Amino acid sequence: MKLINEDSIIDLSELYKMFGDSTRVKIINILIDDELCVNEIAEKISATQSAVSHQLRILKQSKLVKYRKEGQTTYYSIADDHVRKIFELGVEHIEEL
Amino acid sequence: MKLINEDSIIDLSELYKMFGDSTRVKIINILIDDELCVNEIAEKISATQSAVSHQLRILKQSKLVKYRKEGQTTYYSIADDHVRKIFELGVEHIEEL
DNA sequence: TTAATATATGAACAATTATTCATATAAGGA
DNA sequence: TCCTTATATGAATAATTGTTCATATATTAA
Repeated sequence: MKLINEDSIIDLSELYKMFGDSTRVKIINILIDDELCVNEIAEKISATQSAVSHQLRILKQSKLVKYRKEGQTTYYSIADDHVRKIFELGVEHIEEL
Repeated sequence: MKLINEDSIIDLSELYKMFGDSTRVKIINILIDDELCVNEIAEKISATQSAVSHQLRILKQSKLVKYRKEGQTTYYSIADDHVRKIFELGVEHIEEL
């Protein structure tokens, strides 16, 4: 394993920071194999629409989720399998502690 | 992929929170295949002894690093391969963005 | 025992980040 | 057009977290 450079360190910590908040993890968790709209997400994780929308914006900026607009509704889903892998590896780790 | 429960969500976000700070990522990065003492770590990542010690305590509590005392010196190293895997998977992800 | 070295830690402060509240925007239906 | 529904967003606040500074603890050497 070779060491990584300073910029990559920042990028890496920014990436993991996305998974480091329980609201975002809840969102990622229910999006793992579903495409849901904002209100559905808010309802399922018992958070306000506003809080969810703010966090989705952050997840979107970090390219962990993608979205699709259909009329008034915005559907969000996991951006790619890398996100699923990182999530699942974390789940495995905590199960072994 | 099955959904995980509330407690695991908290554990998972706590785990990833550990990787969500650049000082901690720097520490993990240089410990990936080395065992180093506190002062060496501080010097290599250009941080104060105190800041490093505080972060090592947090990493230790989360079981991401382990340590070994030898006289006045405390040597820290990565706790297990899970930590390396999570780190490396993150590196792969950012390289593909 | 005194000094030096290595590490740990408590408290204060600084910085960052998440949530709430109010409101804006935008689309669809009456 | 007016009302409703869905989402987004700015500003303020609340909460969390990282660093610094001073100092404590512990080990070794003189």
